[in-house]
Amino acid sequence: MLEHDPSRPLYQQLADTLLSQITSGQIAPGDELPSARELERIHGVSGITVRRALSTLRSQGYLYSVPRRGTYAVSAPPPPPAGALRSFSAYSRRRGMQPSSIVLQAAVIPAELRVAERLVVAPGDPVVRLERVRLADGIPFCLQTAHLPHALCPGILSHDFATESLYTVLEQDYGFVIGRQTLRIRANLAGPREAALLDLPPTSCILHVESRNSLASGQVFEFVVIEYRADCYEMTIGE
Amino acid sequence: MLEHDPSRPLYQQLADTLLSQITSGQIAPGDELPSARELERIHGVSGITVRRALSTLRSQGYLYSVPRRGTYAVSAPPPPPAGALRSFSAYSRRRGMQPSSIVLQAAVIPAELRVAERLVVAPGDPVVRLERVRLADGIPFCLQTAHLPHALCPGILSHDFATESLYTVLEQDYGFVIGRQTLRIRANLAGPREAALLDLPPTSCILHVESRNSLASGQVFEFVVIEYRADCYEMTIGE
DNA sequence: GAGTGGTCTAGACCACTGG
DNA sequence: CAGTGGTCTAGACCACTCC
Repeated sequence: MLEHDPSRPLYQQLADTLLSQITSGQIAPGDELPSARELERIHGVSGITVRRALSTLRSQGYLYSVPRRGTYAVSAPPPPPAGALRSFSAYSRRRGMQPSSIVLQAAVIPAELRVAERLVVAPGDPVVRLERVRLADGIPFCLQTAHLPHALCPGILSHDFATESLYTVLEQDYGFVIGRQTLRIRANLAGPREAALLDLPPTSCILHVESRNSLASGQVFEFVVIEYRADCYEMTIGE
Repeated sequence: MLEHDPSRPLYQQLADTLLSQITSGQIAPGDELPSARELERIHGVSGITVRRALSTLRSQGYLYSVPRRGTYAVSAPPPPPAGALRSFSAYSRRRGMQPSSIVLQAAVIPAELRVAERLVVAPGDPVVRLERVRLADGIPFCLQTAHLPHALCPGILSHDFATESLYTVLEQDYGFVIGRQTLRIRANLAGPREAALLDLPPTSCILHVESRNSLASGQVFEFVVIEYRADCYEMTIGE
């Protein structure tokens, strides 16, 4: 029976409960879950709440449902979301290079329209803007601009992101559990600012990536734009 | 007022209606939508149906909601999701463009080393190589080179891929069930051959995508290289 | 105080599966 | 025929914004 903790929606609490039963092995891979009506009874919530929790876990790949048959835990839970974008630090270390950063801006500013839309906050809401040139073995590699709702990570700018990893801080200090990301990818010619910051000759190519990143709960926590030097980066997705 | 067409759920019909209002400009970018309760009244459906439709469009990036304020159309709607895995034909039709193709090569050839590795066949094994310029409304859009193990699709070259969709043939005639894909993405400057085929000026950018595609069973069935004109393509991953 | 999005309840019908 | 997932309704409360 779930307590009604007003701080978090019931359907999220139920999704968490079910997910922990799956990851702990209490519900084994391939197992059939209790029916929706049983879950209502077991947890003392209404049908729509159960369905919303199941729908969340389905969209994250932990469950699948067969109409008129039942709902099952998948046999192979999905891998954690893709690598290269997650942590630049981890990416470069895996290639045997030393990561470093130059912080161009680290500030709390009012959200401009485009950012507010992507972060699902109101325009003008306080947003952390963190703009960094990322280097590998001292060579400029990409220009990365992250935006996070300040309400989700108050006081985060007390960290020094020239040396610390944003994701490490978010996971360790703020308890974030990273979920899905949605990418938009383009190829651009480098503008003068990017060319200067990335130490590129004119008419160079840039791999332009925008990513909207969500927590496991579905809450959008970051909108980040990355401009990669095309001559030293290749993105891998899937695997 | 929506008819109750039993063939499709109400919330999908409502989402379609709203989406068409957005893409047609009837609801302009940045506009506020009618409130949830108004939408109930306008379309004669219940609140949960409205919310489900809005939730769908939100997760696809067409809308965002600010609690206690309202729901708004985003200022720049996202391109339709497109991964290389999806058929080019489907991609362009969804954008309201007429797809066509110029076949540069359609042949069974011995696998060269790089292709053999990706397809998990022995070098020299017979491989279908299908190289096409894909056009949307007559404008060159990308240069696509697909490789498939000939053993998986014997006789496939009897189809005319200037007009037919490779994926439609694979699914309908060979019973393929498409599974995962692994992508590698780069930004390149166009070489002289690509520039000529894609009708590009010199020093243009190319979005270079390699995709290794598997059946639901895990069997690798295709290795495809696509060179996109950067000025008319943007890739979306994740949804 | 009227209106908003977000959450939640208690119930209902449908088309279908499986014993 | 009992049970399932999928869909849908009519209503409710909350915390908050805008006027």
